[in-house]
Amino acid sequence: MNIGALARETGISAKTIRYYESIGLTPEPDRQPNGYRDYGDNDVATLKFVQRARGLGFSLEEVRALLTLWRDQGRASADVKKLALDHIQEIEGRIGELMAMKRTLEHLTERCHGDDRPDCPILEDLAKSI
Amino acid sequence: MNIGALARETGISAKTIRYYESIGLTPEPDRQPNGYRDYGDNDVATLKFVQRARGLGFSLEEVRALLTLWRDQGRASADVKKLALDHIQEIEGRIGELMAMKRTLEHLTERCHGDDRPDCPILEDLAKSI
DNA sequence: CTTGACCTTCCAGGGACTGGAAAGCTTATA
DNA sequence: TATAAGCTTTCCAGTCCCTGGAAGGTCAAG
Repeated sequence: MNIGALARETGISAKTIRYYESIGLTPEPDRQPNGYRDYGDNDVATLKFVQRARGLGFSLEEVRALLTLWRDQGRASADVKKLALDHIQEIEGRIGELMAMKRTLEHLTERCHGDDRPDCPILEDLAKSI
Repeated sequence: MNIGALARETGISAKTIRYYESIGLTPEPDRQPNGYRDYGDNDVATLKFVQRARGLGFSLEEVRALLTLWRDQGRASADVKKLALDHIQEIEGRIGELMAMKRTLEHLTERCHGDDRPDCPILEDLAKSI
């Protein structure tokens, strides 16, 4: 399987696949006699695993840790759970920040006429020296 | 006012202040005879404006646009409001993504024992080939 | 034999900083 | 007066996660 076929199979670009290999996230594949990378079903599975973990917002370093746990038959599920719970915490933090931003912006936009006059509570608020 | 004093005054690091100048976000300040940057109250106000806009999640390019509108006495408040409303939309989108991740992770972690046994629905889900 | 679609490597950029090196300036202290 | 501490200057590199592009090698079809 060439890298293009793997890319089509997984929906991850060939560029990204090579990038993951370059940082040691995914193993170096075999090479065909012409030097082309040669992938198999294992590689499809690994890449899809990475893709799903990324989709849940894990960083590449966290994905690396998850991959290691996945491959370790003797892992403790507690280790996986800890990673996931920590990640949930982080996500909650980010949601909280975004909600606060949203609330402030909503208050400001409600008070802004939004016409062709220059006075604008949004700019005033950004400029105010509290 | 040296850059260090400005940094203390605004809570923005000297590094970041120089960076903002380097990308043309903030104007080049005067220089003292010894070559040190020389800032005044205007610069404090501009930097605090930038800081607040960043705190609301605006990108540096959006901050640049907001600064331009702020300085333009003949601006239309509609232009500011549009920027803010677009930004709210973006924030809502990001919140939605994060909530979806969080929900999935919560379902998975609930089903994971989190002990020293290896079986783990989190890894199983990441690995499943759906 | 050429065309087009692959593949290879390497280098660079983006967004928003942050760290560090090497050098110059200023102020306080020994 | 020497020196050390604490500023400042510039520039280069790294972070994170790719993505784009250049320059070249390979392969199948027409």
